[in-house]
Amino acid sequence: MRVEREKRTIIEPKVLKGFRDFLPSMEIPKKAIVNKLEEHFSLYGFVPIDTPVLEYTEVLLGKGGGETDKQIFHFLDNGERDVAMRFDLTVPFARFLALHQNELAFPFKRFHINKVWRGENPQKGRYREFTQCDFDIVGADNAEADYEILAMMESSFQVMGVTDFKFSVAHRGLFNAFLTHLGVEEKSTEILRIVDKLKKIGTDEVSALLKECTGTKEKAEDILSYINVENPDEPFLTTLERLSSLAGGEIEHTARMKAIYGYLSDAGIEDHFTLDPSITRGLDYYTGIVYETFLTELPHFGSVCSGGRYNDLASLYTKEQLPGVGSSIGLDRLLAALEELESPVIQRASSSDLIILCLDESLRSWYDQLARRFRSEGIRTDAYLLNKKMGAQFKYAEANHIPYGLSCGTLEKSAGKVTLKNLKTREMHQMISIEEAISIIKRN
RNA sequence: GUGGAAGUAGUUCAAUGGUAGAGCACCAGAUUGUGGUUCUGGCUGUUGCGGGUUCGAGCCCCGUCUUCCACCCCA
Repeated sequence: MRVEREKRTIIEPKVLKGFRDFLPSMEIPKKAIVNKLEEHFSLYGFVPIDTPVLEYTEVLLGKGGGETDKQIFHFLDNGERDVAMRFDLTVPFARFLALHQNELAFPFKRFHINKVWRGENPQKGRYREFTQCDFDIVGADNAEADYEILAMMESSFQVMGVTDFKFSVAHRGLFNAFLTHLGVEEKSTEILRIVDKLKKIGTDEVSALLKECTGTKEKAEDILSYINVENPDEPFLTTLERLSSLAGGEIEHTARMKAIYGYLSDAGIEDHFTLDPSITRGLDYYTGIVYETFLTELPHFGSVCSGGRYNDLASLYTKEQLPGVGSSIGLDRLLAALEELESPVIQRASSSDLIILCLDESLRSWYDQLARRFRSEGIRTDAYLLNKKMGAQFKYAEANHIPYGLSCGTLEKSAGKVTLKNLKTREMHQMISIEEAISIIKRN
């Protein structure tokens, strides 16, 4: 038997580049965050949907192709169909809308939390397989819908326990109006990409690239003056007025942004939002407001939550016009950032709230009854399964970050009491009632 | 996909081309109706993988994989 085992070839237990295993220390906080977000989205009346991992390649790539840009995983399936793995949740959602619009009530508000795949070169916070948390509103092209998405972004970060973040907001439509006013609208895609690099390569580099792109120094400077906020503390509405006049007194988009900002102010959350005209978003389907989210202490990680308004995304698949606005949280990037920040969101992850220690093997049945009682109170309770020394049991509890231990023997059983120990402070609550123990655990 | 840097025990790091080591962690034992100290013993490595040069390679050379960084793009 043993000889046979040693002879057998061992397959190297490797995983693909950019793909990862999740150990409990990461999967527990990830699951906890997902659960909180799902509950939170539901509070706003959003409903969950799901779509297939695989789609026809033509469905995901749209008309323009651009396969190399999207770095999509695609292949022929066993029936020779040209298939691809979804690289985001928005494009499959557009397909979903076109297919099911008769079965949906609009405005349709959905959320979708699942994995997506991109064949990019991985880096820290950038993976080939990662989870997106999308939430979108379709069928409402107004400031109220735009605001609701922004408000949900803000409250979602609060719910996740993330504190140091900033939302950078801009308006693609307003920027396009400005470019038209300048007479360079045919170069807009290229200009957007250059502008997007401002924070990374600096003003001088961007200026040089813009000059090259537009052909004149004046236009490059005009664009720079539009995107470059000299005064970072300039009030939102002042910046907006400035952009509006630069765009030739544009009215429609300015009014929309004003209305959105009004709602943010009324809700008292406007401080989290900055009007940053250098935010453009590379994706060309955006038509209105766009936004990115940066963690104050780790701006180089990139955006952890981005999105915007797209008023004709579904037009690839249907003649019906379905205006949408939405946002997507990059959960894996966010978790990587929180890990680097040694955030309590990750470090506090525990497998359970209470462990029932085994002092006396003959009391197993009673331990089980205690466990059932605590579980019925919604307390995650782990009954230690082995008959080991206390030291080993405490080590197990510590490794799993379990805050409380119940250490009970025949004394407690005959008295109808329990002894609860705070495993961190090592404080003992001896001979207390089960109800007292429950309230102590719940208080924490 | 292109360019650059790095890969040694679970982890942090050593080792002039000459027997691969240390701390922490881990496991076992002693003591204990209760683990942070102490003591004793122990384990962990095909030096990422595959070739080459050499009497001899963790070290030099080539390839490959992975990670990290930049480009690109983005969550």
